[in-house]
Amino acid sequence: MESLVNKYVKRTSPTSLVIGKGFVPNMNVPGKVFANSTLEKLLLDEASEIASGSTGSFIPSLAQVANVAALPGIVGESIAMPDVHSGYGFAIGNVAAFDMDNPSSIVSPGGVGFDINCGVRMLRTNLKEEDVRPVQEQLAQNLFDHVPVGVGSKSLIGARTYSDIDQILNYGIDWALREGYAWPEDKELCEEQGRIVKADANHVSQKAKGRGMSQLGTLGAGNHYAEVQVVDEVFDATSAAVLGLEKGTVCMMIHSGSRGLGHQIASETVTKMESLQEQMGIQVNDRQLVCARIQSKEGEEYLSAMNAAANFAYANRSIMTFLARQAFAKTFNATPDDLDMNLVYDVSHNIAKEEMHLLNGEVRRLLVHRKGATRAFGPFHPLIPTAYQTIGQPALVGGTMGTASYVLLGTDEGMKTAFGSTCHGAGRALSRSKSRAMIDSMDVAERLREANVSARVASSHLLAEEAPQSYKDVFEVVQTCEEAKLSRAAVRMKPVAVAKG
DNA sequence: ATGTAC
Repeated sequence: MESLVNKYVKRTSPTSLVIGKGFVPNMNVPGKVFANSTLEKLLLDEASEIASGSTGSFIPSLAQVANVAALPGIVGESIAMPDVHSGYGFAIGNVAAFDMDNPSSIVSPGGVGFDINCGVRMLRTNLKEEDVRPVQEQLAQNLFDHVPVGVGSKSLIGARTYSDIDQILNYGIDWALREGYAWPEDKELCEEQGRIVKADANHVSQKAKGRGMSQLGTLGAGNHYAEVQVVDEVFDATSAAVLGLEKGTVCMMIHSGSRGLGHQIASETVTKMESLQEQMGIQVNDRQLVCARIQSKEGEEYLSAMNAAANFAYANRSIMTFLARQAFAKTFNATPDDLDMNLVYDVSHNIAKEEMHLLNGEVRRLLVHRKGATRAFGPFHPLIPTAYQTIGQPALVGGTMGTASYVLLGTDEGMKTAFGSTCHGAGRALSRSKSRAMIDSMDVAERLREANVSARVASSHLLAEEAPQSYKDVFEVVQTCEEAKLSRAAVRMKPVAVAKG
């Protein structure tokens, strides 16, 4: 691996590396990794660790990005964001676009992720830091009490029947609006307006629907969280004003996705596509890159089930927004309306989308897989909300427990170099098992106290798994995106109170 | 990420 890296992986700018054809067999396009020298070192360490043979079937992210470049119908480059790390098939942080008018192009569930439409929603308030400090412990507790968290947590609210689930799968946020869980103005501030039209509940199994029924309006576990934050640095005052944010503004982020429902769809699709892979005649470098042609029955069915799961995730984040608004109302003895708890935005960072892009001077219809990557279209793109036309699409980037989060904004340059994409978070640096072995949960809890963060966590081993030391430095990631002009930073937030699985 | 395994 090391000699291959020396031969094929070259630095092309202070923020990018190219992975030349030949690094793995059958590459149709080169790979590109956005990384500064600090992040590059992490990637090379990961690659050399594999060479030492201690990690079983684990494939380092550089090789995963290259294997994706060998998939049929890929255009441009297989692109990795600065927070890239190894995932199932595709790396987490991989962006890959396939020409939808090329009959051999594929869609792969591993390019979307098991948590379909995992994403981040951000709300703001009219509260200031001094309002929240005296009550931050109560607020953390109220959030923890109102929003079901943890593995196997059950829904408090929402669907009662399979018919409800079908409507959620087909209508997304529009179901939540009709049922009174969302505010009308929330809709415009979600990517896709909170509802993907090409969704079909008929392509979602009863088993997946059953899992969704008991999990609607639940946060989940792992790196999912509901976090109260305070804006602590404004990089661009004009854009911040457009977003309704200023230094000291109290806001909150909800990071969650489609729960067991999306996971069930992904697992079933992987199994089905694996059994058909040979007869479909598609060669892949890694079993986990199992896929189907976009234009095949299997491809179309997966995309309509994936879109249905995306709609479930929009409804899920909407219900948790309802619950979080209630938690604030209780804490501050005011209505959510009094507190101006409006959406800033809602983004997806695990999805494949049909989009039009300019490629070599031609407009092309592409299926853009973004797995652990956020769409960040430049200013005046028609799919950006009216209010944000002048500033570009907001990309919401969550840090790790006790560290900063950011609102980034899409750029024209990112449209050209990354299909309008930027990073999604810090990106893991240590596996969960390594984190548990190396990091003491009590130590993490102590550090959170020192940082004046009130935390409520459903399971204690999560503290080690989700410790900042388990992740890359989000600052390096955001800085690299900025220097590479994939996005620019509008504001930074620090955490005040967090509820996690 | 995940009723963390068929």
